[in-house]
Amino acid sequence: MNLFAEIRTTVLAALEQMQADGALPQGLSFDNVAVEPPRDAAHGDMATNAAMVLAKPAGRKPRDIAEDLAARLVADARINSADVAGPGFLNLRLSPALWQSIPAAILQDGTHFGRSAMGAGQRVNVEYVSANPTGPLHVGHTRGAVFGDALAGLLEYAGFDVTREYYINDGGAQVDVLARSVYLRYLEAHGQSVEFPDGTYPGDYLVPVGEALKAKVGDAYVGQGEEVWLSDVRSFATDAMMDLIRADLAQLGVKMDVFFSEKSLYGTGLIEAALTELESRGLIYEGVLEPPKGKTPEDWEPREQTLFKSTEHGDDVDRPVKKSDGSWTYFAPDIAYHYDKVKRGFDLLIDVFGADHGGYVKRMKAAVSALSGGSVPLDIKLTQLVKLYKNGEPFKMSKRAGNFVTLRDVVDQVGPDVTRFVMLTRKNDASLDFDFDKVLEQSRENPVFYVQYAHARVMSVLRRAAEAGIAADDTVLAGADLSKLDHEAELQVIKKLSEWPRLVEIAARTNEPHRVAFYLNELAAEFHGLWNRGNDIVALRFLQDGDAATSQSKIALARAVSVVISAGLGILGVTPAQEMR
RNA sequence: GCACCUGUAGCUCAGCUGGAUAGAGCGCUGCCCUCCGAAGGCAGAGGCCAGAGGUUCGAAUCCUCUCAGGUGCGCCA
Repeated sequence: MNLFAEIRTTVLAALEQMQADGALPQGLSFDNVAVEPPRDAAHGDMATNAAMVLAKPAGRKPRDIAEDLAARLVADARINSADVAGPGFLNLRLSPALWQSIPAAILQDGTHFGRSAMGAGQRVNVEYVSANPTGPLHVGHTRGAVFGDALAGLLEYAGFDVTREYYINDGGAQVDVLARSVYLRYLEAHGQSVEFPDGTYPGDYLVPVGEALKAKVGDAYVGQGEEVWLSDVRSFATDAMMDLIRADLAQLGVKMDVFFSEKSLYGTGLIEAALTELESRGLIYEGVLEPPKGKTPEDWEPREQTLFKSTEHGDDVDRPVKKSDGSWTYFAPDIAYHYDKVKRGFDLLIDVFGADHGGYVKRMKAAVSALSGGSVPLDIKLTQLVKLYKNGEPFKMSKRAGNFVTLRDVVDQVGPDVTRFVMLTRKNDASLDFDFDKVLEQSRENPVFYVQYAHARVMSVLRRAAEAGIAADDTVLAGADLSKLDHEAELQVIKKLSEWPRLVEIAARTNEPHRVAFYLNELAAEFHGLWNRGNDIVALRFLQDGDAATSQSKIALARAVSVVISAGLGILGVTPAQEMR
């Protein structure tokens, strides 16, 4: 139940009526007609810009259209008044009865209140994390994981059919490096003293992998050359790393639907097929790239390579798909992978990358645009850097990995719920300060606490209602006499609740789950405000001594707040608190 | 040199396919517990939305340029 959408429908109907009466010309587009909450609550409950956006095409003055429209809208029982203001805004005030129906609707729908049909069952593939299988996840991955997972949850809530996917980069040279590093740990497990040269992974997390390899193959690879062990150790090590990564993700509560292996693309003709597809569109050629200006690599020399004409699809320069020696660049399997996603029939693709992959956005979009003939949109969201602090000082140390802070370092200290919520208190393209102390602070300044506190307060009210013998399950509350909720402070909370379905659609349309986190903070603020008004005005307390009926109507409102908070936290993957301790 | 991101109150940040007098927290000033959890709330002060042009009924939002910070730039992934 999206009240704003309903009123917009009413406004559109009135506009069509005006057309029928000749007050507006035929053939107008109402696409830009919006019904929104006004910036200033003093202006009313909702505002529409209809008169202003239609004035020019209709050839009438905006205020005249607004007056006309107002006269028709007030005939609707749900609309108490419609006032023309400013350049042609129409400010609507809705009947209290309409507002009072909102908590009941929420209690009936539960956390489904706010679900939207806008996705219309379209299939969306959200690819996120996709960290190289060479070590544990670090903080940067953590933000990407949280963001991608919340986005996936948001889109599901908005009616999309979502697939959560992880692309395993197990086909490139970095897994050879991994294999050699594990081999060194394997030798170490056999009592040899080893050194880790530059370009290998010295982190402690490979120690158990080396031991596991020893347990599996004994001393079969000791003293042998790479040709004997590299291939086997590579897959052994990659499997071990993916187990590690899956465990890291599980700690955060992230569960992928699909793990897609880059290696699985090789030798199956998929890469060739993708390139053939591009070639058939005339987008593959042999050529020599210009050196990048201003920062030419030391060893630059012109070389002929097989190139993808990505400039035809919005990129700045064409991109190599084959190296000068004829082998694939990393980009080639990426193209094939996205080709596979297109062929799997997704209506929409979303990639979540770290900020350091910003340079690949245009070429990936170009590839998908070319491969799908422009029919499958690809949105790429970049998550910016996370700066860690502890006691106000930059924090860099890691126990496990040596040179970076891992997901586990973070989750072990603050827990998955706090990690997730805090990572969503910035929009994805702004960098994020994460202070280990502040995120655990129990104060207004900490949005995690503040939202959880509001939820816990509602739970406390329900417990006290039970102690007082007041029936307060959702069915009873939904049937309570909500016309008792007539105080301005109560209506204000209801109005914030009514924005939830609208917010879900905005957040889903823009692929911006952080909006959910900010909304929850605002809703919590409204609720805490009402709660404290109860200090001064006894009639605003949720529990009214000796008056079960009135108590139930008040509790219905509180419960509705907790339902929406639960729904919002559910999207973000955070568990609502039952009590604060 | 080029591309992408960022620039909004003293600080940290929101700001809805462009809408009315640009919002919140912290900090500052003054208030509110005999009362459902004060771990909270109310009120006040505080703005050249980096700068300059442009588009239009209307711009923090769209376009162009400039400045500042970050990230990246063939034969690594």
